Amino acid sequence: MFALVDCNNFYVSCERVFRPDLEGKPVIVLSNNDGCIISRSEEAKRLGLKMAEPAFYKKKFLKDNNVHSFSSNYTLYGDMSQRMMDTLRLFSPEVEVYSIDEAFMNMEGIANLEPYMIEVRNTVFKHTGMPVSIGVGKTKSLAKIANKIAKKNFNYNGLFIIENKQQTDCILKNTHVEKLWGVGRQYHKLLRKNNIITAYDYTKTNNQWIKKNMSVVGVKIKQELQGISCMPMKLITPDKKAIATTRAFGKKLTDYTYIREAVATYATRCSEKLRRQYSVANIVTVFIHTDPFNPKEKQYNQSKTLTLPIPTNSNIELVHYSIIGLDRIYKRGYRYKKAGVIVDGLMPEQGIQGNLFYYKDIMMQNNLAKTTDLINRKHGRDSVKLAIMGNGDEWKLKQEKLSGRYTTNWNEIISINI
DNA sequence: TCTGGGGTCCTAGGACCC
DNA sequence: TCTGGGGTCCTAGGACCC
Repeated sequence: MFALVDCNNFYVSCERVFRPDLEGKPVIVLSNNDGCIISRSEEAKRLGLKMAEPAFYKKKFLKDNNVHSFSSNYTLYGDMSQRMMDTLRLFSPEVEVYSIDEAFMNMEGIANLEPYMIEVRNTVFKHTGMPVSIGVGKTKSLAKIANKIAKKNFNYNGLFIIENKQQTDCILKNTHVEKLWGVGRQYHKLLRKNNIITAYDYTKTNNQWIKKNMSVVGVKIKQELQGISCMPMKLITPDKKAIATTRAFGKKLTDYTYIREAVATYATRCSEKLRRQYSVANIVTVFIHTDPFNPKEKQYNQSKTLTLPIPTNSNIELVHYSIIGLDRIYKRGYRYKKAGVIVDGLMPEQGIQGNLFYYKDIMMQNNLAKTTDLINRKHGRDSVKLAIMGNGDEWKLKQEKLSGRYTTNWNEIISINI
């Protein structure tokens, strides 16, 4: 049996741990730049606030209904996530961290699942203050469905176990295909057109048809729904194959200098992420674009991909080539809204193939980057950085409602007045 | 004024090999 | 009149996930 443990309204729940006064009140968390609503408390959902809705559409509504909003605080959420996952590992030797707020657990060998899972739920709450829902089933896909049932029906107390075949069929008949894990908008459209409405209908659909229209992924989904497990636990997190740092600016930019600052900063972040997993990149892509939501404005959207002479994770190299890319695509006269740097062709840093005609001293650059990493870890991000990154005053994210990094920064640790 | 960010997997088709 | 067979590797694009 597989269990899927999923934190309810994860970002909002993280914020509430440190703001217990907000319990029972409508709370939302906003995307970067305080743009869209990306997490909602139950109370906020009941008010009719939608996922991914732009917050500025609802400014007055939020105020009138006393909705408390936060900027997203990924430092806090990442740390809370880790605490949750550490707790889950006390209950099963096989835990797969599926996303920041979700994990699969292999429950093989547990005789009495119900009391055991209740204990999991209670312990996570005791250790972290986070409420979770748990779904259990014979396969990951069934555990996913069970989890949704647990979450939707409050009288189940956050736990639902799909026990047998008969119960499975009944649930599949009451589950619409678009709710299935692996069925998105396009597949939903296709299935509806072919009169496949419920998950049960889907399990009765011909394998050849599924394979032809939805690839082997679709066939696997069908088998999983029938209780045949074909998505094994992924116990080690594989190295990333691509890494991106892309952001909308706090305000629109026209000036090349500021865009260059942002691109240099994003390239630096990519190099930091590369070094964290001991990888080097072979290819770097830079893109910039104007505001696609404003049709009245002149639009421009361009990217440039460069192959590096030698795979690297040096900030100096990546910034250098990112800016070469930027220079090829930047055009004056547009109001830019967003830029990004993507590194690709990743490989382990031990395995770099040298280049006879490339003269720069790679070792020296690597040592330099590792040293600045140490300094920055100790004294804070960007204590030592390249001057070309600027200070970000013109383009930094809008984060007007940012909470503290309560669990990762001594200066922001919570204080209690008695 | 204001609309997120970061990934994975699969397939078809082209280029190439012997 | 007639022109093989069997592969691999890479990439772009489309689907999906949170």
